Amino acid sequence: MSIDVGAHLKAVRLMYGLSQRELAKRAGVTNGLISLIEQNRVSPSVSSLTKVLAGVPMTMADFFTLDLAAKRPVFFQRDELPDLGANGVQQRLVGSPLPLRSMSIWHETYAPGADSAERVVAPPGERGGVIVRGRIELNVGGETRVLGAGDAYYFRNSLPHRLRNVGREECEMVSASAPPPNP
Amino acid sequence: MSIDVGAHLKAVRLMYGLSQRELAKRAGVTNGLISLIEQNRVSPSVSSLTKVLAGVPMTMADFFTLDLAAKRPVFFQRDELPDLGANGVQQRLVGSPLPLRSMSIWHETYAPGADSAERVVAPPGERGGVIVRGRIELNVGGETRVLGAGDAYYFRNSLPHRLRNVGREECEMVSASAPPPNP
DNA sequence: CATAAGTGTTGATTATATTAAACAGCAGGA
DNA sequence: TCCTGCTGTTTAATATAATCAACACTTATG
Repeated sequence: MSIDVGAHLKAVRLMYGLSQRELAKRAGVTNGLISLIEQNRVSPSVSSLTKVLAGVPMTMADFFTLDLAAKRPVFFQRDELPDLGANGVQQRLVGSPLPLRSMSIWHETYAPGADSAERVVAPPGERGGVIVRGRIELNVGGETRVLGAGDAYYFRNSLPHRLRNVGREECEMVSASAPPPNP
Repeated sequence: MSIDVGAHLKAVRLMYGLSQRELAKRAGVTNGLISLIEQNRVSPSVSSLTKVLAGVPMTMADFFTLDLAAKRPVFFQRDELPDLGANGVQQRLVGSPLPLRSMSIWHETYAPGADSAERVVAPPGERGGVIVRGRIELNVGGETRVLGAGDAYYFRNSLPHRLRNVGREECEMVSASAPPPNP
């Protein structure tokens, strides 16, 4: 039995917080093609899928090795969590990156000086979290606060927001994001 | 810089001693298509290439990881082994760093307090090893044991697992992991 | 309410993969 | 020599992938 190329591509794309048009632009294909592939209405050529994956980026080998159909485990240990962060932000996704999850939970670690400004995963929805260790500066919709261990936040993802570790120590937090109540 | 699909297909086909027509018949495609693919005059669709490979048989994942199977050395000196470890774990891979290999063998050294860092996407398969020196705490699927020199372990890679050196001395082990046996 | 920018989807057109069938070549045998 | 059966290749017809441009929808802004 062959893998579900469409579901895989969608999962991979959402893992990286990309829209169809963003990915299409990076990959040098049209957004319509990505839509059709994700719906399994076409079977892309190897060259096309290679181009598309290069926009993520991901190799064909990794793409076909990913096993999304595997039974989802219940318990997750720290080092099994995939790190999707960048720029000094370690951003570990709790659980497998299936698109059908009702929410995403993250275990994040911000190095001193780390800044989320560039790479915020911002699909429409809401987002909240609790600071576990260290301090972090959070700006939401123009309002800025510095939060410490035990503090928390919750806001709509559509608001412009930015997380910065302005201290000298790492900041660790657990956050979650969910799509709007009625999909 | 994608892999050479045509050359790969031809190599795989000849490895199994199949003619283009034999493979085509098994795969349910025409011999002409295989000829064109092998000459890189077309870029097959994912569905077509999947069908073709099913005639070998071979999975897409294996096909696209076949890349570095070129000239593989036989002997390795200690300092040649690439260290892929982190967090106090020295994890030296025996042999070339990528498939197509039937298994991976590791020479690992856990510093006191070291904690294993599993790969993000753990391929399905099995894993085992033998402790050579020191002691290590192994947790597999919620069950924890402390293993010493001469002890060993073996488990399915899909189970959550974690290795920690909870002692005061280094722990050295040799381990191996392999994909599930082909049907 | 109107506008703009964002999302994913879709129909018609164009480009390309795939088929079906014929081709040229090579080997061994009557 | 002409078979018979195999190899891989090629051409024209057809099926399908990929594009382009528009659509409907949501969210934010004036």
